[in-house]
Amino acid sequence: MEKQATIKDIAIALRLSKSTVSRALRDAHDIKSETKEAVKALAAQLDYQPNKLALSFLNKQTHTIGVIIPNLDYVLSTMVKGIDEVALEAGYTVMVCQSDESFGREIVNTKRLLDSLVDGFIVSVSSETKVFEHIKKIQSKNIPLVLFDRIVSNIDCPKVRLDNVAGGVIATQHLIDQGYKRIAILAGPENLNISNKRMEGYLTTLSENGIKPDKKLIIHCDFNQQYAYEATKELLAMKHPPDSIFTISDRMAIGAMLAIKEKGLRMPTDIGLVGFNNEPVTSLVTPGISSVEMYSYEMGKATARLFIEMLHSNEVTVPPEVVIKPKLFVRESSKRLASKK
Amino acid sequence: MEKQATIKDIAIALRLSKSTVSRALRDAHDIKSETKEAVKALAAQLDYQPNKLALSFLNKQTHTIGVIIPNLDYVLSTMVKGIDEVALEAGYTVMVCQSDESFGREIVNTKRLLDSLVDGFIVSVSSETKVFEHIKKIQSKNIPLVLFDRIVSNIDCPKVRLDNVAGGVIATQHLIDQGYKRIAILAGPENLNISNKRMEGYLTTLSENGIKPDKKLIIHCDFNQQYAYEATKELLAMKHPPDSIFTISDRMAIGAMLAIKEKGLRMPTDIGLVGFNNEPVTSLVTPGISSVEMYSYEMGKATARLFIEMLHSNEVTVPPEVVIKPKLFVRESSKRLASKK
DNA sequence: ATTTTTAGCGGGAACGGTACCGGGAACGGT
DNA sequence: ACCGTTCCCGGTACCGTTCCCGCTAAAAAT
Repeated sequence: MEKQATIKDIAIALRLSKSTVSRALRDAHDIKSETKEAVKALAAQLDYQPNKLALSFLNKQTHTIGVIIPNLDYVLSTMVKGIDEVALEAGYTVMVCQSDESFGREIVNTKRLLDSLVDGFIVSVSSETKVFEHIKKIQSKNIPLVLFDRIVSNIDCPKVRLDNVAGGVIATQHLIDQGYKRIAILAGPENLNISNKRMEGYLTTLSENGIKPDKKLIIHCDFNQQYAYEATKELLAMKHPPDSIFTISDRMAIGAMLAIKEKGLRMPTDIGLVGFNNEPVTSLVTPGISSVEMYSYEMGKATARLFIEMLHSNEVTVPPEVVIKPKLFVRESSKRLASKK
Repeated sequence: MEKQATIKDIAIALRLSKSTVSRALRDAHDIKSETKEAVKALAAQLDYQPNKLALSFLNKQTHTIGVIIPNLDYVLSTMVKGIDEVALEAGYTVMVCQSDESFGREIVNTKRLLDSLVDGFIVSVSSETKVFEHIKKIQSKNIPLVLFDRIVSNIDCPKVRLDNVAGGVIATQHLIDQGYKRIAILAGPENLNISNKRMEGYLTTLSENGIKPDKKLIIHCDFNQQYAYEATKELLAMKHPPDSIFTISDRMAIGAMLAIKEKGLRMPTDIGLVGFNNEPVTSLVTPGISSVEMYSYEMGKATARLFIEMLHSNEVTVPPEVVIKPKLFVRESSKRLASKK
């Protein structure tokens, strides 16, 4: 129990060579069944465990996946849970690093994981990230890479993402169907892909319904409850305030809700509200907030599966892109018409 | 970019020996400044990175911390964030494994991390875990171990925990101060330390205030919203129902709240409610739920700091136990008396 | 009876890096 | 002129495992 037994210890004790012991333990060729049994018996007795470090060193693989995420909020925790689940099954352990939405931290994390020699990367970029040299460095070393959720369009690799445009469409169409006409959107930072895609869905849906987008109703703010709260206050103070708001996250929806309540407005009568992510909190607040479900857990699992698949296939194939379809869960914050139940 | 440059490559190119190159790169003694410069220049040019795997293999340390947690809920995510923060600072990377509240998974995770040869463990046990052989195995190999949050009293190692008794006391005392007399408690599984400690605080506070505990008001149920909902329904259906409920988690408080609302009772007038963890959701629901803050982020950081300290000190010291003091945040669900503002 | 095969095992190299020891050269002091 | 020191560098071992090659002896084939 002091020192881990090694293959050498077994070899000496049994007057065999290291090679023979190694073969015996691996059920390899060229080994007499008696010797094999003897070796295995002693190995069990000494509680022999092969030294993973030596193996990793030899094979140049660590059976470890580096996961870089911007934070550990509800959505990403759930995704990590899915990743962890599949990875464990496949014999991999994950190293989770949070960039904390900071570009600098993301780079540090990448470096760290790179020289920890992880077998590959699963990355969701931070909202601050605008250049991608660190990501390209991963690729230039031929290390498998999968992007998920917050993907980057001009990086060529397998990706798992939500159909964010569709998410924007179903949320906006729902508000229109409920009779709302001046629909505002609380979007995220301007360079954030998922935000822009959801907004794209919002814009096209407006157009298709003959509504002309109003720039004053399009607000970019941080992915954050407080900012959303303040942005909503400003929206409601306008001369022609919106009659409904679509926020691209539930945390922002909560912020909007607080501002709406403070103003004394009622949902869904005076104003409609639709959020994104379908976090549990949306069904706990009063009124319940309609929200777009993005199936985080499944997305995490899909990501890990795609990653494992990528590791095991040596052929260079066209990078696939797994797209998850979102679904709207309607609650009181936007259900104005009794017709649609 | 095909192959990582090694120390040998530099040595050959410069007609030096591996040893010399190694010394030059490490600014070691016995090295002429010219050779040092030459080596460093070539190293930079070849983008030389020392092979961490070889180093780990040599030094028998991986600069990796194995973290085992029951899940990734709000509290534990926040703690992990704190751990990650401190670990990164100290040059360590964390491997997070979720046991998913399953004893079996916890054992698998332990094995995995053990033969990944992590430098140490930071563990919070699952609610299912009743025997601790896997934990003791870690100790028998002289691998540093810190327990946090869900600690185990009969394991002798450094621990970081909340003063759970105090948490139970301040919650219960608050309810008594607000004039509640029949106080129920929704506790967790019976073998869960944190649950029992919070209940201990509950019981002693009742006694000190001359209230005799009623067994019917003490409910053990899973750490789960749904169970809490059902347990509360049963409580409210009693002949002498409680006039207030203390739940040992906010998720359970939410479950209780739903049952209370369904019954048509009002908080805080008809019934009082206090939760635990002070999750953001407590201030978002209506009415806001009073809750005991446990400073998860600080707790995570404290845990990691204690762990690092432990790694760096070779002396065998008496295991310290860091105890975090909780604080009650009063909201509408229990603020019955105007006197206390 | 001689050659060829085959089973079973040992010896060494290799992976990338560091530590330790040793040794030559230059230099200083006596 | 001799010895001791210091400066620089090289050689080798080692970490634990696998892999490749080669060896021996017995079994099989000719």
